[in-house]
Amino acid sequence: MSGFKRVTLADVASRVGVSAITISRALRTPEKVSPQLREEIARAIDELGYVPDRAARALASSRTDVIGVLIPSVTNNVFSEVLLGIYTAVENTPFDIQLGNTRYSSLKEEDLLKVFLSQKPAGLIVTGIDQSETSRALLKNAACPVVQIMEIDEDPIDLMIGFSHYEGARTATAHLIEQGYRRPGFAGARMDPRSQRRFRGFRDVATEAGLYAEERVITTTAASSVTLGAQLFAELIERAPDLDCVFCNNDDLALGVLFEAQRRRIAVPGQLGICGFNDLEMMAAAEPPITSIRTFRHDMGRRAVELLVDAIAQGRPRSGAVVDLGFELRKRSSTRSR
Amino acid sequence: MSGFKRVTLADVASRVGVSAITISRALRTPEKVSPQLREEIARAIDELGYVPDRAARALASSRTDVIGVLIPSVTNNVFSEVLLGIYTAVENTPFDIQLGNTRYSSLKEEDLLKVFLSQKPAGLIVTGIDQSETSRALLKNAACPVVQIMEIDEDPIDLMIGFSHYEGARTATAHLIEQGYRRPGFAGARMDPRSQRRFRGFRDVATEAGLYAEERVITTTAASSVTLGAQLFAELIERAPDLDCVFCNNDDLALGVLFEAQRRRIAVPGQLGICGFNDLEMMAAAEPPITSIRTFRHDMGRRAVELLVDAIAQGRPRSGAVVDLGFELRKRSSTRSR
DNA sequence: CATTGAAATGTTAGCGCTAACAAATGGATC
DNA sequence: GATCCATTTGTTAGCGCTAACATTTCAATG
Repeated sequence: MSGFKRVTLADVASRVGVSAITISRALRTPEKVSPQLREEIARAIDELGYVPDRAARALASSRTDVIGVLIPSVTNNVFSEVLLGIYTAVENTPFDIQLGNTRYSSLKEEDLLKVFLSQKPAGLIVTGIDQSETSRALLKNAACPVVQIMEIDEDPIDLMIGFSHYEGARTATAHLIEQGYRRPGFAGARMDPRSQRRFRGFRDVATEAGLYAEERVITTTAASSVTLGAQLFAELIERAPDLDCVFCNNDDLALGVLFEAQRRRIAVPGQLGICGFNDLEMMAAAEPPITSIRTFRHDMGRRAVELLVDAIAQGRPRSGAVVDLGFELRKRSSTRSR
Repeated sequence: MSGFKRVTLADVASRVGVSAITISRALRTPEKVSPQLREEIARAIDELGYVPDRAARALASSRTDVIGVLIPSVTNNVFSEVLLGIYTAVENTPFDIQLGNTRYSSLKEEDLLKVFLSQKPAGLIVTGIDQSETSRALLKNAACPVVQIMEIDEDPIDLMIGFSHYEGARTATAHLIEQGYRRPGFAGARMDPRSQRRFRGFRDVATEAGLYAEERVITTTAASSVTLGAQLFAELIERAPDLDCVFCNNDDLALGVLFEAQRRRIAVPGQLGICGFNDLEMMAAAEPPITSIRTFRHDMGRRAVELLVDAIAQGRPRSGAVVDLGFELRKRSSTRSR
């Protein structure tokens, strides 16, 4: 039952009584086909149930309608929301998404990039600004537009959309200090480059205020989780019992810190202030609700695709456009309000 | 700089001094090429940096190395963990994943299926057992193996791997009743077919124990979230103040219930027992840790791919194999232990 | 009414690979 | 050493589409 003969362009063409290329044009550049023919072709395509063969198209035109996306993790909520934005935006375009999971490894990223590039993608979305030299060169020379997402700096490969993790962390830390906390701590997991920039934001503001202390910093390369947040806080509070607030690398950790504080009967926000990063949905629902730095992940995915689609349409590679989506401090009850 | 001439099979062939088909064979069926030649070819491929052109391969062989995956949501943790399993398993195979997001719509599923099928995938992974008649027919006639994941029943389209949501819910509800709770409630969001089967498991066990009451059931079609869990519980407890435990459709809701209970100074597990479903990582870290039904999502993704790859290798379609991964009740402090 | 040129449609070739069949090679066997 | 057969390698054609160039059509113009 599976042997339905494929309906080809030629089938549609002979049905309409024109040549195959005309059908091809009606599909790709309809303005070059007369309106009445266009309509007739549309009808024939419908009746025959013709679906273009992407492989043949790709081979003939040496282009594809694939947008390659490289993200470090599929399970991290942050990236899955970006991904949702990407899928949403792609929905009404002819493009398809090809996802690659780099697992936070720039070697794996390089490999995936080579595979992706060999498929001649229409565009590429890559995460962050810390590509290896090789990857960067590959991307610079890519025959398609490239968007870097999640971060911004002054040296985009091509397009860029994101926000400053450093400034986000500065804002969070400044908030803690403004609220009267004087012995700020930092908890960080999966210290990838973005996390490290957040740490630097924390460190710089704390240092400027004369409140930085290394014993109040705990980090690990392990993957972030709520459980890990609880563990890190347990270690941190043993080591630095005078700690009066924690800025967490991300919301999972922050939630873990909250739970561990509750277990230890440490009052939040009275004895301990907690601030997360990303403002996942659950932060507002927690008890107490947790202060966090909101980032615009869905928008980032959506607009990354829009940037790409525009660039592809205009055939204008290497534009250097940088979009700063910013962030927002969401003050909630896990930090004191003076 | 982007105009590197593509390295083709022919280039490798002339370098080695054989014909193109031999290189092709060395790549796809190495056992049919003599060992020394194989080695020589491998070296040449390496030196020239040859990467096969998938489009050309697909066109010539009318097959692809793409495994299509249809899931209802990319942001739901449950599916993203399945996805991770899938990506992990696919890593050391020649296959690629093409992801489709059905957004819980069987119409969208049908559309995606048609698109996927027209690309002649090597295999398909679809979520659940509630495909539309059309989709089911398409899948039955598909020229490739198909795995249904997340659920099990006696009528697989081809392969199937999952567990019984109904039985999971029964186990959870029985646990609540065993622990002495007598006025069990149910909170459910996004009442998709799987959620409905969970509800039925709850209802049946509660009814059998003579403890079912409709006013203690609250459901919504809205997407599940922690915030929603808190809201649903708030409504539920107003409506049925005598409620003494809640079985939640999933862990997001359960966490929301816990937070809302804390806000209302309702003691967990003393005054209120809470049980979730899926056992996301955070359940064990919560304060108190939340009882849940553990499901094996990563394994499910991984083994779904393995089933598929085996079926593809054996060219044996429609096997009817059903794998029950089961589930496990994780008793924690959010439910009384007698 | 011949000329022009833009718009609409067609012809030819080939993208890079593999299916299907063909041929060569090299032992084992009588 | 002729015969057979399995193993290894090659030849030819074509998958379905589009690039590049060619041709036709037809309205506008002097």
